[in-house]
Amino acid sequence: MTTRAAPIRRRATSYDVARSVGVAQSTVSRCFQDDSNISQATKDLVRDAALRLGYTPNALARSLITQRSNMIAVIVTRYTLRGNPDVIYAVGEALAASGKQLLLVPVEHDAPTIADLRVTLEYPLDGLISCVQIADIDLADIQVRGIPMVLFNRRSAGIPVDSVATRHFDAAGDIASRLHGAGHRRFLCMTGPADAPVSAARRDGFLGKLQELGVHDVQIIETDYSYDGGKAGFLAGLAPTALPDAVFCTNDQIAFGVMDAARFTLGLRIPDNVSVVGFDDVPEAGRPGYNLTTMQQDSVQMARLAVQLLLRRITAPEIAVENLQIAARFVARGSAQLAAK
Amino acid sequence: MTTRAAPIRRRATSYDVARSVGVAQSTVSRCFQDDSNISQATKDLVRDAALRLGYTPNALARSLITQRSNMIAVIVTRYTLRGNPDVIYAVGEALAASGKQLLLVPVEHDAPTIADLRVTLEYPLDGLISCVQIADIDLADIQVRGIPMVLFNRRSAGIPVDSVATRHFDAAGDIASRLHGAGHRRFLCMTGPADAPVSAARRDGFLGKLQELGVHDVQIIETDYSYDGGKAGFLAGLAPTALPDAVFCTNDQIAFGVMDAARFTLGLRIPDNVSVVGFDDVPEAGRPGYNLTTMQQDSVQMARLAVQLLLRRITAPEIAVENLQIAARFVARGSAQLAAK
DNA sequence: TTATAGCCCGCATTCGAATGCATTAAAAGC
DNA sequence: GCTTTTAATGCATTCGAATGCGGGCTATAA
Repeated sequence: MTTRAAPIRRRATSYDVARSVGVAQSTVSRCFQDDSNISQATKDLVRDAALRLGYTPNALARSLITQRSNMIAVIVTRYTLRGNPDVIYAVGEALAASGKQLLLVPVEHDAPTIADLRVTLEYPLDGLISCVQIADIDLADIQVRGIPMVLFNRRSAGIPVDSVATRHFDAAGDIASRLHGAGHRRFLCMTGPADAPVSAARRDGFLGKLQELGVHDVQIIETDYSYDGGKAGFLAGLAPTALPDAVFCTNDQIAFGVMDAARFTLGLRIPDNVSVVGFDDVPEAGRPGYNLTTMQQDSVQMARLAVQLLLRRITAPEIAVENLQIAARFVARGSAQLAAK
Repeated sequence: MTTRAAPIRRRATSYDVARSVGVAQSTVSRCFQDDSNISQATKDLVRDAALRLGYTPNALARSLITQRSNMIAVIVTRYTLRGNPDVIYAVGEALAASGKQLLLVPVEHDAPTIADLRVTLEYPLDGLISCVQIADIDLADIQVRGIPMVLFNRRSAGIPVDSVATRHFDAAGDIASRLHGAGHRRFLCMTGPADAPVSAARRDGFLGKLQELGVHDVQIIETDYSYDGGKAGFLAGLAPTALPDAVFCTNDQIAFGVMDAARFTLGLRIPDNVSVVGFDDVPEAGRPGYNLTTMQQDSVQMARLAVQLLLRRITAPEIAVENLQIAARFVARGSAQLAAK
């Protein structure tokens, strides 16, 4: 006896089901809704037939009439996925719990134009979460379309949009204070691309606090926010005359690159010869190989909050805009000298 | 002068545009298709009006009539995202290049039931890529619905489905040969969960080859496919009497955990006291902190192939099923003694 | 001038499900 | 037993765009 693949059948519609049990299409429709007036008897009958015919309501047709697609677009870059894979998972989980689908929109750079999103915006989205920077003019465009939106880890100065973000500026300032307090005076700041707002906020917070403390000449090296970038940038850009006391990296990946360059290429010891501090507290940071002193941002929690904000705005479009600011937590490990010298 | 938010307007439809220029709705529709017979004059007129009214074709309505949603579901677990974030990005990129949207479906375990996918399957998907295991009966169900499908890094024994997968079995056997050839005799195999088919294939390939070579008693420790799992599993499960010569881990994350446990907790030296080999060649493997000897699977390339297979099947449903087997490449680094003793 | 072809465009229908309103049947009230 | 209320179902329309077919208009040929 050979098993033969079942033939592909045309997808059954509510009409097919209706015909097969001798009721109206509207009756079938009502059997798949929770609150409708349907006798248990016909409900059983219809659902039974539906099962037999392999009928499933067509989400697209439903969306068309209900004006609700149940789709949430999430805009990310390659680095969002690499740096915070758990964020995407957490967002997906939270959305699924509310019956929403996650439309993942990968964009090349952390500042897409509206053209990059054109195809996606042709769908009547229920909402949108952006993990990348969007220009104010495009934010306005999206808002005019009536699409509820939440910004993740960034906010807009000009346009009122809900957002959830770490207190990058304050947290980076805190790092500056601690390093300065420990006696460090020659600083190096390793940043991501200048147009990446998260990195920029962290850099500005760090430099701002140092200014306050009277330190004005801080070397800055711009990288691409990656391990390789951090490593190469550190080796190439390092002023050969004077090694810095302390290096602040705007994310952990850069810090790992710097640490490996310092230890394995230059033969330095950390934190004896140089202190390194990162930002994010990704899992690797806590492992013995790096043992990185860093700032912890609870991105999974932030992801849940973002979804929560979005769902709230979908159901209540008129409520006041909220810009949640999440404090980061300093995690002292072994990569930086922090006791006063 | 205060800037005031533009009011939310109802989304313009093709009828709105038609009315505003005095043509029929069908004409508007044709102006947004490539091959239709429309004079350049009216096309310009209509597109101009569309721009003015903020009209965009409604992808949902279009899908309903064209029977093509342009949506591809990609099913992943938390570990897919963590271990291969670039895969998802590459898939998204390849799909976007073909005008498809990526519907990300996160599932809890690497063996979801059809019920976990119910909501997603209500959409008339153009196709589906599964990075998780799906039971044959459910695969059949999906095929009956006529949804083109590709399995990523796994295949089905019973159901003919396109797939792209690493030659896990052969590659793991290769590792076994090399370790055995170098004189190792006491082996430990650290695996992921038993129901994760990728891990199982790698384990079986490893054990199978050792059997051939006359090694029958290989210790096996099952973990959850993570760094922490590898570390804890190694420390807890290790036979206290005899340290293994060589440890094969079914992925790099486990290997990192094992290495850190061995070096930092047990004070062992790698590869002098014990050899460790991983699988995947994630970026961290090549960094000096681990310098892990491993098997490289080019998952980005595989992702592109998966999309290619899927698109091909969408346009030509009748062609023969293809099970692409991608050879892995052995990457000798410093975590394993490989010269014959 | 008339026949003929070709190009544009409009009309009407279609995709599949949801829903207001009308209708029928059953239950309750007197 | 007849009216009134209530519950269950059907009818018809709607969401927004795509498309086959037919008609009108222009251009070319006879």
